[in-house]
Amino acid sequence: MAKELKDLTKRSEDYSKWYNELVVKADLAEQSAVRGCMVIKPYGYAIWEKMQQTLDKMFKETGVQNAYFPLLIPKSFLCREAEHVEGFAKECAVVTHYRLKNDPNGNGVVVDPDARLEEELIVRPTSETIIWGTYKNWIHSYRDLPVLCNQWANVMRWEMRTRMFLRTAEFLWQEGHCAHATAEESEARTVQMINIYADFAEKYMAMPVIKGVKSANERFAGALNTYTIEAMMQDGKALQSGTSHNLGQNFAKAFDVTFVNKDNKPEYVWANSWGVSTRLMGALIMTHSDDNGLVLPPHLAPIQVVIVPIYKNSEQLAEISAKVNPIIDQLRALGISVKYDDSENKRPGFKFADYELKGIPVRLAIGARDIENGTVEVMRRDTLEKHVAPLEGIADYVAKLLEEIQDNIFQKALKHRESMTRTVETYEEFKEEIEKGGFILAHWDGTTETEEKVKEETKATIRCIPLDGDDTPGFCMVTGKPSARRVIFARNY
RNA sequence: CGGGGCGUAGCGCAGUCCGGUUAGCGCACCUGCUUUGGGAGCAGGGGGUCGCGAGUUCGAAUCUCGCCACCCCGACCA
Repeated sequence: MAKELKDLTKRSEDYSKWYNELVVKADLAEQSAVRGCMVIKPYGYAIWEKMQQTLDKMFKETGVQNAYFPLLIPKSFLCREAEHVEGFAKECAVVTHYRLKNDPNGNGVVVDPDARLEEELIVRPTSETIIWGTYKNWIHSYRDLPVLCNQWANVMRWEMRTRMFLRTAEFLWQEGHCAHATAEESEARTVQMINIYADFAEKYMAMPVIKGVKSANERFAGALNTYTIEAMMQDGKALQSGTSHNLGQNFAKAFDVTFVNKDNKPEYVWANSWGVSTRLMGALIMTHSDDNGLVLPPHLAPIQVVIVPIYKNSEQLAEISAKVNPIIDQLRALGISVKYDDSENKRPGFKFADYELKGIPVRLAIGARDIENGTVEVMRRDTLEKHVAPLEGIADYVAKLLEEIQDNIFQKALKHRESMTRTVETYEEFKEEIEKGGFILAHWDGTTETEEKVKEETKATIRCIPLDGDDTPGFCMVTGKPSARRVIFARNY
């Protein structure tokens, strides 16, 4: 394949174009013929599966179980919780008919006007309503609590403008929905889940995140409180990467979900919900990738090591393969996923470039020269550094190198975030700094009006009120009123 | 829904202003030979209702009208 076709737009030139090209060229996904929807290709899906498996295990360790609820939600369900409708009812796909018929004019099929549904069904934008409608039947006594369910599903939000992985009309996610007997227990669960998301982001995705609370303005529709993890992309924009909502008793009241406590008194249950989506794929891509393509953290790479033989004829290939096969076994014994690419229809140079584009963390190249010297060429994707290592003990060496890469890309992303995070005192200073991108730490008086004003004038929003870090009080940069602590402002995806 | 673009081979484009042989280029694809330690070279080959519909004309990718689609910038959002 010609170089110019594979070459990506430089990140610094047009970040948006670079991102789109990367998603397509790294074989992760492509635009579908269906408006606003995306086809996730096998390689992209393999990464998503790794994420799923890891998260699923983390959830189950806390007692959560998987379940599945319907795709279609009766319209009346969505209206039960007032704020929830306000937040979600607008951009939904609606099922109005249940039958097609042959077009009398011979133009294929048309919707049968006689098959109109009495009550329209909504393609779920999120499942709180259908789930709480169901939980009503599951919960009667304090002995039935807690209910800890998660579902892996697709949801649909009819977004005006879409971007692959970051905002698509249909997306894949997990949504956990828990019911508890007390406010304290529910709050603890809400916090526990945001901590799991933060751990996952940092330890597996190698993506540093800031844990915090959303302002009233940015809060989930129908929640008392929303916890979030916020990451910074390479262009300095923020990406909300996971949320956990304390729903209080709002949904229990809307769907009349009560239980009888030990004193035989009825009480509404306490709810929370939490989710992450295929948006994490976008976050992964934008956090680590470079001008040569994707950079995958070893902990999530479907293929961690690729081995490329360099040979002139089949005898040489046989000789190389004989050396390589035991190494593959050793690597697999260490739990490392390996691909040996001895395909003959592509040349080594092509393979090198292609696996770099796909973000494979480590590449081993082995040719006649190495066979003679008992060596192998090792290339690490994060730094693109190449060096020659002895074949002896290569499996342990690679295992160590993978951990080093995992750590290195995390540190690199952390340094980037820190270098793009500034503290400002005045609104004038803020307006100037926000133009340069990144996170701005500033004092805020806690009112929606101030937040709206800042958003309108600068396009920046409060990403979160951080849980950790500097919590010294001060005075709002806009109004001068007292501020409990600095919050993070940024422009976001 | 507002503002701006674009539609010609699988992908990226030229040609359109100023109508005129058989619609062209790069990449990809197919065949053959030589290559193979960083995206191979040469030779040959296949592939098109020029977004759709109507009109003007001897003649339309090109001009006119209508429709459709997609992209970018806003509003909406994970």
